[in-house]
Amino acid sequence: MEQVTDRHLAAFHDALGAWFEAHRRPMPWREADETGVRNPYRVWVSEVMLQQTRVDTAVPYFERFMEAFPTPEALASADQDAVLKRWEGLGYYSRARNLHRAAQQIVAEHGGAFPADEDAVRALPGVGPYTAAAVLSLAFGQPLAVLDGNVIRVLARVFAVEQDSRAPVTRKALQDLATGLLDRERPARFNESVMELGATVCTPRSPACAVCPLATVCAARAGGDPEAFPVVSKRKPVPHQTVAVALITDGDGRLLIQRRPEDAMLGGLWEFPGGKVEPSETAPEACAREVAEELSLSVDVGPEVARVDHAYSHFTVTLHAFRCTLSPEAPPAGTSGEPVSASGEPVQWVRPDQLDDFAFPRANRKILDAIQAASRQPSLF
DNA sequence: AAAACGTGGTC
DNA sequence: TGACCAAGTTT
Repeated sequence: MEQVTDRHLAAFHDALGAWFEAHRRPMPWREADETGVRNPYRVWVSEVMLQQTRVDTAVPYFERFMEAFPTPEALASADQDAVLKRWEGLGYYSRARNLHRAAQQIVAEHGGAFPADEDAVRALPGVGPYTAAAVLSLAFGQPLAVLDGNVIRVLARVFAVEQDSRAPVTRKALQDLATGLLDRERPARFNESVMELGATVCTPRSPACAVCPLATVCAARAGGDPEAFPVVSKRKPVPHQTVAVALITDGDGRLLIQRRPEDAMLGGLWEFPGGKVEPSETAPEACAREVAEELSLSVDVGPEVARVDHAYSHFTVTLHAFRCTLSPEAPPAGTSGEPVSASGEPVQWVRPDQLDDFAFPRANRKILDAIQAASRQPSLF
């Protein structure tokens, strides 16, 4: 790895800074007030949304979120269901749950004002080293260098970092590099300019080196193969799972949904009952078994009305969705015939027109879309 | 340290 | 199309 030189400092502060001022993309959270100050709450919400998420994806979510929860107080006093509904489709839902809890912490411990102290910011749930540095530099002008995927890529290329960029020891070296390069007079411009360069010029594939303000100091470009950096270790192959889903209707055409535990994947979202198909059973068998185990409910499993493939971050699934009706026979011994969640989570019968009021995982939305597309009858149930 | 944690865009 | 990856954090 090369060392930081005055040429590097000049390139990152002057050439890159000038480039950024000419190419800075407007974003809603970048707007400042009359005194040129950004709202820390808005910056914070945007940074959490931007974790592992592209700007274009985050923008509409940000607008809708700020409309519903314009202040920490508004977010703190909202129901978690309302917060998750605004987050529906954005993924990594612990971000929304943590944001909600953090807002309550800001109200309880900081009088509703986003703290400007690094330790206090880091104490907020869902705020790690990146987000703390981002909010404190962008909204408060504090001299902290951010290290995100963009910065890693830019620095790994400029300094030809051969080590695995995902290894903690490499991350620390890159963080030190970023801190050493930081323009302490203009930390906000520095951080945003490196990230903006990484997002629009120094891209993972086909970087636009011809227009890059750092090209003159870039070791990877000098080496002829900038795409060789950053060096990343291979990830594990993802397993596949088969899941049976029960679309249970009652006599009034309502559907049964249940809320997922907060500490689980997709925690706090609503879904149709179901579960994993074991190797020893068929999908319809698994459907009936899961409903009996989870809800103490006896159902007749009807036709498969949708089949959905979905990719999560660490596994893939095929969902088999079956139309189910309550069994006319007597309910299982010791049960009332009303659904009761074995895990203690809320369960609810809902009319089809009420489904949009609940936050569902994408895979469950795909099931609904498949049914409606196939039947052309939204009132199928 | 390594795995868990969503979704959509891209080639 | 499957694999990679995106303004990361938590356990």
